[in-house]
Amino acid sequence: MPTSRDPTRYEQQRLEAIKAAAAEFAEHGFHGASTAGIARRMGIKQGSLYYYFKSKDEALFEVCMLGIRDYVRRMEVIAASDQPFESRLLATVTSHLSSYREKNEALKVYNTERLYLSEEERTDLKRQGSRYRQLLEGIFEEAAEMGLLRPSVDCHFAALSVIGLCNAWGELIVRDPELNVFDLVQQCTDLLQHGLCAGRQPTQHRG
Amino acid sequence: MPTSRDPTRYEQQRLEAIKAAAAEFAEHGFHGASTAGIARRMGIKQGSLYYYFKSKDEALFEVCMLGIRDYVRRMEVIAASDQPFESRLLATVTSHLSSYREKNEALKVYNTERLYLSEEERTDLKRQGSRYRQLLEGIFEEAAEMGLLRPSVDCHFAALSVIGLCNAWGELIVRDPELNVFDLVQQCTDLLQHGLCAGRQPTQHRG
Amino acid sequence: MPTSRDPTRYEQQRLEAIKAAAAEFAEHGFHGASTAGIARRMGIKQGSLYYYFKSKDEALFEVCMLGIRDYVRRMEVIAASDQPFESRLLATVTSHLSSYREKNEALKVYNTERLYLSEEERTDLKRQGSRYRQLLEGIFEEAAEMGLLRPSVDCHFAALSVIGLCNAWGELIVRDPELNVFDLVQQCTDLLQHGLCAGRQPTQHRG
Amino acid sequence: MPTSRDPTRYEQQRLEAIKAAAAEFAEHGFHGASTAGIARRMGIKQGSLYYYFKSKDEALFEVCMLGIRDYVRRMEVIAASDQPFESRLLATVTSHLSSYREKNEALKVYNTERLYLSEEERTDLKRQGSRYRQLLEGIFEEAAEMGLLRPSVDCHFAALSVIGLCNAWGELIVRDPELNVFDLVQQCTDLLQHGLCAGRQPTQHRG
DNA sequence: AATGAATGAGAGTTCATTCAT
DNA sequence: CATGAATGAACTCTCATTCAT
Repeated sequence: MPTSRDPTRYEQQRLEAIKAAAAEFAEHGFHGASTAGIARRMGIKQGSLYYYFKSKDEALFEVCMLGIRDYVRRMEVIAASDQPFESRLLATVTSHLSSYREKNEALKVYNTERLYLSEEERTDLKRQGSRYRQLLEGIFEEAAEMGLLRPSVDCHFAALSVIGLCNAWGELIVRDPELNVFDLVQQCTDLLQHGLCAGRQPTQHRG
Repeated sequence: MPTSRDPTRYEQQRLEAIKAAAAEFAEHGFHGASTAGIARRMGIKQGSLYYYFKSKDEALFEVCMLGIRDYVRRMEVIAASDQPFESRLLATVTSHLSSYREKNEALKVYNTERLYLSEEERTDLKRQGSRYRQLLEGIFEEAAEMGLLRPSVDCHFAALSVIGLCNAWGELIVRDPELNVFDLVQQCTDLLQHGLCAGRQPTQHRG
Repeated sequence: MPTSRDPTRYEQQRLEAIKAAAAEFAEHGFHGASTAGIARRMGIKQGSLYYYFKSKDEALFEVCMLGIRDYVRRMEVIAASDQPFESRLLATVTSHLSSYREKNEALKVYNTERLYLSEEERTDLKRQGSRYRQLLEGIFEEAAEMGLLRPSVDCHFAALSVIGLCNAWGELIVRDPELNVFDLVQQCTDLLQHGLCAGRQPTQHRG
Repeated sequence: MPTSRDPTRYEQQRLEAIKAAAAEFAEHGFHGASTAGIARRMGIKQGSLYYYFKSKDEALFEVCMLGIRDYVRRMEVIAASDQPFESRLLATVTSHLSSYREKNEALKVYNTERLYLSEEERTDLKRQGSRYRQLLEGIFEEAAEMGLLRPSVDCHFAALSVIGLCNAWGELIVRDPELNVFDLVQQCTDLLQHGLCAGRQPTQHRG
């Protein structure tokens, strides 16, 4: 039983175009990428791309949208769930890192190329990005209230750090298809929760 | 009466050119940047740039070099010192983050644009980047042998995570001149050492 | 059950297409106009236009034809009539100027865009245009023989001037829908007959 | 003794470019013309054009400016002079028609292609065009007050008719290099002053 | 009778690069 | 040292046209 509305052929092809653009932008950067390259990946001629995009800029915008759409949606689900904090952190990291594997390179493109969009397109996206960070920040604030975080931890800093760490690993995931995302999720979550050092004294002078 | 054996002025101007290129590349990306823009920042004309660079590619290479040269050198110093582990971690983070403030965006350019260099130029740089990572990894390995790290921590993962986290914050530092780097250093180091969560490390079975 | 021998509907639609093309060409010029624009005016899709035209060039040709066909035909009637000279001049101007209102810009397109047609298409049209001028010239020659024109008047010059003046006003008529064509006809005819100046014609040495 | 400031080489070449553009636009219309064609006329390569123009649009604007600049200036002189009316009319027609010979095709381009300019560029030009018409209208009003015009003549209509008639002949002058402009000036002026018909009765019913 | 999809040629434009001066 | 002038290749984008359905 298919979903309520089958995508038209046009919609299907347009999605292909967006994915091809994502790959091309990820490889060469927005300005270094050529519409010819995108078309080649799709197996159509360059001019035909413009049947699906009004401009290269629009292509970038659509790629960025593809990159964060479900990404934000998943965070909504995680934030709304009543799981314990540590599960939600794990879920967040899992969602974030596995997005890099699943979404072609759209998320990477969102991260590195969105600043080349026009003002208005960017604000449209920024709303989504901010929402993600706020949801994550909210999770930390809840945890802080429950005394689950170390007192020195700032929630804003924490959220940005989680995002930053995941994006850094995401870049590596995209570049290296051998990387085991599952292991990485464990390690990142572990790092975020407990840090690298043994013991518990924050500023321990030795010798 | 200037003579050919006074390279100072040329070297000075060349450094200006590299910094101008760094700024231009940081703002528009390598492919989005124009040699005209670089020249404008220097107050010279487009064609005159070629007195300092053989090509735009070379400019990128020099920017990247500027970006990591002292950056690696400082890590050499840190690694060679006999300070305790935690001081060295602090020194590493300090060096990394403050580089983003001091180096005119060159480090950012190194991170995001170096992949557009030719194969050989890249290997030249990669040596330096790898060296940095190895030194850092070495520090972690020493610490691990001394039992300073939690046993679940993988040193390779740790080194890449430190670099990734610092780069992520570095991007923010470059974009937002108001950010207090000193505070950030404290917070990052704290996070890396002890993580976000309070209390009972669950996987602490030592000896 | 429609049969191939009922061309009416097709002919109707084709006429619509020609008028749409006329409007598009008048607004953007031949080269600036797009087949998409023509189709949009008709409410059909771009590709469907080719059911009515073999090419954009053919469309231009048809528009030009529409523009001058009855225009010439009316002049034939005027020239053949036995009205006095001044009535014929009035009729000519009336026909010319009101064509601009009635013919959906086709006459304007004929005037300004016909030079973009191929050699052979143009000669086809030129016959009609020349015929118009010759008929008008003939009217003047008749009048000259009857001593109705000032002796200094050259009939070829007169015909071209009438056409030129009417075309100039025609452009304004097309652009400004408020212009009162009836008044304009009076004024133009008056100008052509008696000029602008009062009194004693200086070169009036007759007989 | 050269004028106070010799044009630089750049200014010279830019003027050449404008003239080449005028010729190209006159022949193919703005949209039908190609920058390659303009460059070819100048003997430079297509891309080099952009050293002199920011865009094809700017080229059109400059051509139009060239077309009317002195054209308006000359009318200022004529309007300011204290010659009798008939001399000024003659001067106007002379200036107008000879402009078509002298100015390459810039004036023709101004007439037929200016509507493809952007809104703001057009208003800039419109000021000049309106000024021309107003000056001419002023000449007619003066003449009317002195009783030199037939009472039925409307000065606004008269000015537009003079302009329209001259433009119509201008087109022919541009297209046909054999046309004798001097003769034409006489004929046009004569027509405008006294009309085509002998006698002086405006609405004379015969028979 | 009409359309969706694609094409390919050509357009305007940008830009790294060169070089005589 | 530096520039003005030019180049040519690449790029994005447009559009008349075709054709299976």
